[in-house]
Amino acid sequence: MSGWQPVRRTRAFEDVIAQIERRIAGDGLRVGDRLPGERQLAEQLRVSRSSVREAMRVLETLGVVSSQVGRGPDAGAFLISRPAEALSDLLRLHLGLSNLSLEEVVDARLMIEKWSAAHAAAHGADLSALTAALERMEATTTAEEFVEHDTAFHVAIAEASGNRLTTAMMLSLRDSLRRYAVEAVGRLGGTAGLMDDHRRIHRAIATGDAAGASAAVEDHLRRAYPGISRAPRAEDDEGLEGQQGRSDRVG
Amino acid sequence: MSGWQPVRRTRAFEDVIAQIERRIAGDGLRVGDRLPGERQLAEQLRVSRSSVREAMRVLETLGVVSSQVGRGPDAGAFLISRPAEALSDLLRLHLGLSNLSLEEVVDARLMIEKWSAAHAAAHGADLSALTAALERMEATTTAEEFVEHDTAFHVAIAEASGNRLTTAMMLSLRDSLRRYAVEAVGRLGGTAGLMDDHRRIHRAIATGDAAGASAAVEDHLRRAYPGISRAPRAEDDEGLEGQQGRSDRVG
DNA sequence: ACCACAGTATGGTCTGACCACATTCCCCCA
DNA sequence: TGGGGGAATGTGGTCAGACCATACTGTGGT
Repeated sequence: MSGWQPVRRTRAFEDVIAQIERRIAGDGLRVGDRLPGERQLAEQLRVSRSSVREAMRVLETLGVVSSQVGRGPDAGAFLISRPAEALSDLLRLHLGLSNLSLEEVVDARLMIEKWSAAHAAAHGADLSALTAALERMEATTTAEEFVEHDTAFHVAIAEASGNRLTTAMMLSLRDSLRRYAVEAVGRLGGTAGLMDDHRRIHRAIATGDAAGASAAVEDHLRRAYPGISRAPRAEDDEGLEGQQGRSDRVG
Repeated sequence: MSGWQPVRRTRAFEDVIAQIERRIAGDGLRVGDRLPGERQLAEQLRVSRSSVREAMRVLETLGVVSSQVGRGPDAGAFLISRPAEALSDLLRLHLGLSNLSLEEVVDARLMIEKWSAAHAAAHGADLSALTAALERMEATTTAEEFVEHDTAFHVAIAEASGNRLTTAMMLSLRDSLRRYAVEAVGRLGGTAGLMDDHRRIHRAIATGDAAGASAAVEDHLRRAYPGISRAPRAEDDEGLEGQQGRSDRVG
């Protein structure tokens, strides 16, 4: 793994990607539009179908293309926009490689969820989805069920922030941590405390209290994932910041 | 037997990815380790080399594998960890598709850079890279050159925050906005104001003033990208109440 | 020692074939 | 006339095999 030279000549499939990208920018292709078939694309770009297919795999991985087999208006490759799925795959693999620690992921999620809650509170967006998720959450009995609606609650907050990019990031981060979420409910011995947290978050957002919403989300996540991260907090912290080391990481 | 479900039977290359992923998790493969050759992998997994190659393209796109041609210790496919490149590709394409607005990207970047600066200030990390970038920036003459060292400055902040995930996000966001950065320098008619911003950021981080660093970054980015986003109106949108308040206003 | 060249393993590319699937077409029968 | 059902078609998915470009490795000659 010593120094790789920057002399990499472009591979055929990279050329295909660049051409398609150019077409998106130039011809104004939009989500839902259809791309030429693999064989046709290969002929147009003077490459083999294999190279076209490799390019399609890349674009599919990046969440901008989806392919359907068969025939008819629904078959073929279409432009889509699914950044969240792509991000999830990315995070999952890098977590598996242990190149990103759980702490880093949880920290990033804390950052995004606090930001989302603050913005949601400030925008005064529609909170019906938020309220609905809260009510459903109260009616659950199993941890899995609770986590499901808990996710819906947090997703609703992210969407209320009005930023699709941070929403996608949040979705994928949460997805990466799902297996730890159920575990957290078990560790806490119940959902009572978490429900209180959620009501507090909801109240803060509903009243437009950005700082309160942000703080409530932080408290909530720190309850669910104890032992994470030292925040740059200032005086609003009692100083019991003595992060007693990483807690267990059940698998 | 009839367990095969609904619409999508797994494709061969997806199987290959899953196998490799399992190998990473199970056999404890690490960054720098080498994967079997494409032909060997194809034989092991009973699929064609094409399918293996499509899987490699996906893993390459996600920034976890890198392939080198030729022969010897440096040839073949290796596990790497380059989440930032993958994120950049992802953002670039989605921006091109107009499914993410410039405002959303700038907002996300604002969130991350403020967070990074606050954490860098709180951690008291090594600031030599930061200082060096600042000095080099002062010596530049062209906009392009300035932007280059400006990037180094902000990257140094992100790395000082100690979180590789947020650093990768910041890198890719910045990468997506590079073309707007040079333009911004021209619009401002010079780099004097930006330099002041940088010095203020540097000072805040060096003195451990998390709130000040966060505020300084916000002022800086709002100067560079005017007309973006309404912030949540709260004196505390990062959960950090100013240790010494937001001292100086922009000067 | 050194250099030149053949050997070889690697990814990159291409060709052409066949399969699975889903729609569309069209003929035959009721 | 209407409907049913099989054939035709077009799509991605997969495969096998070949060849190329590259870059190390080994060998032999100087």
